[in-house]
Amino acid sequence: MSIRDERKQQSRQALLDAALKLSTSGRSFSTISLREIAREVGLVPTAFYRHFEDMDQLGCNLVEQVSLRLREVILQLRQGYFIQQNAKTRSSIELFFKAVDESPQDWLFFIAERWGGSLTVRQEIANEIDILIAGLGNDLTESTSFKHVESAEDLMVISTILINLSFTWAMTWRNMRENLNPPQLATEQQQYIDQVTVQVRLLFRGIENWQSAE
Amino acid sequence: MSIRDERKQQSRQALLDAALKLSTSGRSFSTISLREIAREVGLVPTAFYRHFEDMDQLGCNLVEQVSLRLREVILQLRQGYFIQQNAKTRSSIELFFKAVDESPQDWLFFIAERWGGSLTVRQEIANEIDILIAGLGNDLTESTSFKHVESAEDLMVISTILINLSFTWAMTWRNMRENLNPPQLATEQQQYIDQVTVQVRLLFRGIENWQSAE
DNA sequence: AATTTAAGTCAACACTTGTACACTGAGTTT
DNA sequence: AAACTCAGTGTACAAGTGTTGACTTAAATT
Repeated sequence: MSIRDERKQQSRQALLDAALKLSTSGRSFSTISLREIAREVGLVPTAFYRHFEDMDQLGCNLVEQVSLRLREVILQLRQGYFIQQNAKTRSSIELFFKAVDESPQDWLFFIAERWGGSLTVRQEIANEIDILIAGLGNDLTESTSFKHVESAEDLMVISTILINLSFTWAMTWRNMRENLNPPQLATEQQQYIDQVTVQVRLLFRGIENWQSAE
Repeated sequence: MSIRDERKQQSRQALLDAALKLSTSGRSFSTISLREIAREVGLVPTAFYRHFEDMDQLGCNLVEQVSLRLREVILQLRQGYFIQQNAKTRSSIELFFKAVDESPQDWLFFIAERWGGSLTVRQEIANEIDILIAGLGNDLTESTSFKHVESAEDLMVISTILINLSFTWAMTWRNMRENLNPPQLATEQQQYIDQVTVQVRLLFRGIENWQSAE
């Protein structure tokens, strides 16, 4: 890549990063302005247009990038879970929250903008969620634990539940950090992990006793 | 109530209605302006301050009002479900979506702003959701179907799952209406009702085979 | 070495925004 | 009937917004 292209790429990435940062610091993507982003990066507002047509396009590209990272993280979580023979629900959930804490902006942005202000961003996220669900659903069909479930559709249903609930978990998890002070935080977090563990166990108890097409 | 108080109340309500309308027509609450709301109502911008300190306070009052209506609707749904002896999952879900279609703005606003831009609004909604969960949880403890579940906490967990999932259902349901044209819509809706029915049945299958404190 | 390309700059525009302040006039109280 | 209240009006301002067009200047191409 030429010098010029490389620098352009850097600026572009800086804009995306700034947009992600600003739209996860208490406000939402649709409330931040083109000028704010440029300011954050140290560019003049009009330079924005050298990289994106408008904020909406920036938003879509951002979703794309964030999605890619989330997909990677979720893939690792899935593999971590299905590889170990004695799959332990609780430790997997702990890993999940650890992943959320490692790149909270990705999760916050993705989940908040799912029902957020920009239509195109919403659609982009909806597509990505379908892919996430399909991916997890595929894992489930290949897992030995669910061989008794004949219908692949029924496993997709579980996948749908898990993915959707996981978004609520992630958001609730992050909100705890915002509203509580350190001493309380740790114990509340443990309690929440317990609670989510029960949620998942209950769900799996449902599948164990499931018979398709009832 | 005096004539003046009555008129003031009308204007106030008009502002709240306008805010709800504007913040559920493709944009979010934090992107609409004080002036827009006043314009929609037919008032001069400065008249806004006769009723609310700022947009944030308007938002909180709006959450309060919307919550009250949602609570009422959900209460009816709960009663409808637990009253009939042969509780039918599918018809209850149909009733749920009917409720969503009858006052979509309430649902859209409540769910979208759950992770939306305004901190105070978010907190207000979080409180309200706790109440909704507690309410449904209470119903579950009183229902004969779940007498075998000893721990009340475990029933709260189910309630948490149901309430959280219901928000996803409502949003997905409304999005279908936005993205599909009538011929497709009806069949897709039926499919989605089927899918949600499976989700709920799976969940209940989990509770049936549940034993607390395992 | 001369020419072209294009990321970033600069100044300027037409708007919209929240809010302050003084004012009006119908409804209320005295 | 006089005095008061206060929802709604009108004007005004400083600040922020998206977008325009013409410019510089380093890198790439010829």
